[in-house]
Amino acid sequence: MTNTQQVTPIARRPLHEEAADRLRDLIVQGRLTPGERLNERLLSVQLGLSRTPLREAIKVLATEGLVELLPNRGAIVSHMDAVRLSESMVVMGALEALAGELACINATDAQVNEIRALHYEMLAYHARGDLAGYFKFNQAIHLKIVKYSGNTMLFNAYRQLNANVRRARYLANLSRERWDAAVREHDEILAALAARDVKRIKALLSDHLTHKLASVLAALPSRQAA
Amino acid sequence: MTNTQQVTPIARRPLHEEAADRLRDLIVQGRLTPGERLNERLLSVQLGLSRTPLREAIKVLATEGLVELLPNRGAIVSHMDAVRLSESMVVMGALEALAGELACINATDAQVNEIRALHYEMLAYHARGDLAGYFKFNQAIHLKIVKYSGNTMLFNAYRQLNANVRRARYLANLSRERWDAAVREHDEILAALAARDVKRIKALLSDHLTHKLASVLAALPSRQAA
DNA sequence: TTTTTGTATTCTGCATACAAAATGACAAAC
DNA sequence: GTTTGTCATTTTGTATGCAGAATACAAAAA
Repeated sequence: MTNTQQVTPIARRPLHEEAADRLRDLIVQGRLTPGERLNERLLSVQLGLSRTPLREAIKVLATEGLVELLPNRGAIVSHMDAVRLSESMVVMGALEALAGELACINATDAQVNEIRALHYEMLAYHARGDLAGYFKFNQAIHLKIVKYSGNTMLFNAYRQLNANVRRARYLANLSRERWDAAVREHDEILAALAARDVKRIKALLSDHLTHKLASVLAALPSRQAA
Repeated sequence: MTNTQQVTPIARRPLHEEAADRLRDLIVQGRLTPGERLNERLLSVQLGLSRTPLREAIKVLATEGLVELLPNRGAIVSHMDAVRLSESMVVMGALEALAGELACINATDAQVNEIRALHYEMLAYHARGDLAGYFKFNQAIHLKIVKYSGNTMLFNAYRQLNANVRRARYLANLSRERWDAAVREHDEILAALAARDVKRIKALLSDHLTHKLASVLAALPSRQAA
C-alpha cells in the first residue's frame, strides 16, 4: 500500500479557464456593464493572474459573444440590444423545441422526476412572489430539459446562447399576469414531458419561448426610455 | 471634402485571428488529423508567429469544439465520432429549418436569385459528376439560406456546428442514388423558397438534413472497418 | 525478456519585457 | 471659442524567458 494512494487526480484548473468563468459571472451578473472596457492590466491584478491567461480567457468570451474585440483597443462587454436579444431567443426557441422532443424520448423517469422536483421548488418561489428565486429554478428547469435531451452539441449551443440572454433577464420584469401564465405553461410542459408527448412538448416549448420573447420585448422600450 | 477620404479602415488583422483561421483550415481540410497533437513551438514557427497569439487561437478553437484541451498536455484535434457527428447534424437540421422559415420571410428577391445562381452552378457540377465542386456549392447554398434568414445569432450558431461537420464531409461518399435524390431535394427547397412557402421549406430542409445524416451514418461503419 | 526506476529532454502554463498603437493633455493657430 | 498639432502616458499586441509537468529513454532489477 505504498504507492496505491490516490495521487490527486485533481489536476489544477488552468488559470485561463478560471478567469473565463469569473469574467462570465461578472458580465452575466451585470458587474461589468455593456460597453464597458476590459482593462487588461487592471483585471489581471483584480483576478490575481498575469495578462497572458487573462487574454486567452477574453478571446474565448469573444467567440462566445459576451465581449467584442476592437482592434488595438482591446475588448468591451458586448451590447445587448433588442435585436440581438430577440434573435437569440428565437434560436433558443428552436433549440428548446428540439430538446423537448429528444428529452421526451431519451430522458429516464428519474430525470423527469428530477425536473419535477425543480418545478415544485419553482412553484414555491412563485407562491412567495420571490422573482429571483423563481428565475433561478426556471433557468435550471430549462437547462435540465436541454441536458436530458442527451444531445451534447445541442446542450453546448443552447448554453452559449443562454449565457448571452441571461444578462438581460432583469428586463423580463414581468407582470403578474405574464408570470402566472408562464407558470401554467411550465405545468403543461412538465405534464407533456412525463406523458412523453413529443408533439405537444415541442409546441409548448416553442410557444413558451415566443411568449417570453414578447414579454421581454414589451419591457425593453420602457427601459431604454429610462 | 478634406477629411472625407476613406482612412484605411484596414487595421492590420491580429495574429491570433489569422492563426485561428489557418488552424481551422488545416483541421477542416484534414491536414491535421483527429487526435493529432498541436505542438505549440512547431506550429508557431510553421505559421510564422510566436506562441502567445497561437495559444489564444487554440483556446478559441477549443470553445468551437475543433480541438480538445488536455491539462498540461496541450491540445489535440478533437475526434469526430459518429455520435458527435449525428448530434451536430440533428441540431443543424433544426437550425436550418428555422433559417428556411425566416429566409422565406426576410430574404429579398435578389438574394433568392443569388441562391438560385449557386443552385445552377451546383447542378453543373452534379451533371459532370464532380463531387468536390458539388460539395462546395452545396455548402454555399446552405450557408446562404442561413445567412439570409437575417438572424445573426442563428448564423453564428450554425457556422460553428458546420465547421465541425465539414471535417467529415468526405464520409458522405454518397451513392449515385442518394446524390440524385439530394439534388432533387435542393430543387424543391429552392422552389419553396422562391414561392415563400414557409411550411414547405421547413419540412423540406428538416427532411434534407435527416437524409444527409442517414447517408453519412450508413457510410460511417464501413469507414471504421477499413 | 519483461518490468521497473531513475534521469534527461521536451513541452506546456504562466509571467514578464518590449514595441506599436491609441488616448489624453496642452499649447499654438485660426 | 474652437480646432489642430505635438508630446507624454497609457494600453494593447507580440515575443521571450522560466518553472513545473509530462514524456522518452536508458539502465537496473526481476
